[in-house]
Amino acid sequence: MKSPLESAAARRRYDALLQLLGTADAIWNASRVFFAAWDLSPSQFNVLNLLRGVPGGISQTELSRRLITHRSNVTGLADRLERRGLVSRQDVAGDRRAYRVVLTRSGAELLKQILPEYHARADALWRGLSLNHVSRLTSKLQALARNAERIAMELPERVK
Amino acid sequence: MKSPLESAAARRRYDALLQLLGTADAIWNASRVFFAAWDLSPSQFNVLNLLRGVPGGISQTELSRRLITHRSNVTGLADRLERRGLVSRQDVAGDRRAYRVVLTRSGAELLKQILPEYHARADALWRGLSLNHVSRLTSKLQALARNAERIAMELPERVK
DNA sequence: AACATATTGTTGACATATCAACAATCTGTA
DNA sequence: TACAGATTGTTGATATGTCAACAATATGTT
Repeated sequence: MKSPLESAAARRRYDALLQLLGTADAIWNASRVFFAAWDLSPSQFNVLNLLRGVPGGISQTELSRRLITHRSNVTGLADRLERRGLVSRQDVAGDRRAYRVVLTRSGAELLKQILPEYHARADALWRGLSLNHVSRLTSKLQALARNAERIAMELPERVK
Repeated sequence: MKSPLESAAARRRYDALLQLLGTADAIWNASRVFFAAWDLSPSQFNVLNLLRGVPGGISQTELSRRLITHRSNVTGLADRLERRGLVSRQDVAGDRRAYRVVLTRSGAELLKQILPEYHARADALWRGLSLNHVSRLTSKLQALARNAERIAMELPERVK
């Protein structure tokens, strides 16, 4: 049985966990509202933003790695962006399996409209927090992410 | 045009934003792996956990408020949990529109199996961080969530 | 060359999420 | 009572995400 003090600490940590998930959710939702002005989802914006300034484009597998999502997910994402003419798929010289997803001129222009606004909002998010605050927050978040990944890796040993 | 120093600060803040979203994602994914051992999704667990110790149950609209999701989402969530016998829907005396979603005995027993393990993992997440760290993290996250909500509220004024 | 193995992108099944629209029902007020 | 307006849960369309399985293609080894 835990001492009262220990369970109070556990409760504080649990509240912090919920706050972390809730904050990320609030930010993601705010970005969804923001990008809706251009009929984009946050994920679609992320794709366009990754392709910015990469004339040769990026393969779908590499995109899935950077977006931390499954390859199969990128298929539909690229499909919808291609249908709107914001990206195109180009064949890869030495590999007939792969495409490179490339930003079209139209996609680049859309990005150019969005980015200044986007960066202004991303900056406004930090109102009231100093750069030192930001640094300390980042390093704690890194520690948490490491812990989470370690815990996830440990799990398969006990599953069922 | 921004000074180099200002843009370096902006970059630090942007990195912190990506780290925040990435950390939340890592935690969510770890929890997905964890709950998969019981064939539950994180959202399904959240429903069960909200219902724990509430004999009268909770209406779907109230559930959607606490889960911060749309009402229509709760329909399917409750459907699937009901199909597995983990929750049941009970009529509300004075209101023929509403149900109350209630944890069944079977659902309560499942929760009882999961919770100790879950809390142990949730606690392990904070390894390396003191309680003071946790507190400071929480208050920064609260400030960020407030900013995000403010920004989201401001947006409709400029959409399109 | 031949063969095992790995990789690429796609598909299908499903869960989760959004939103708009709907019928049924409740509530407050004229 | 009657009726306007709000609320409840559901449905359908769509996007995003997971996973497993697949054909096509590369790659490395014998």
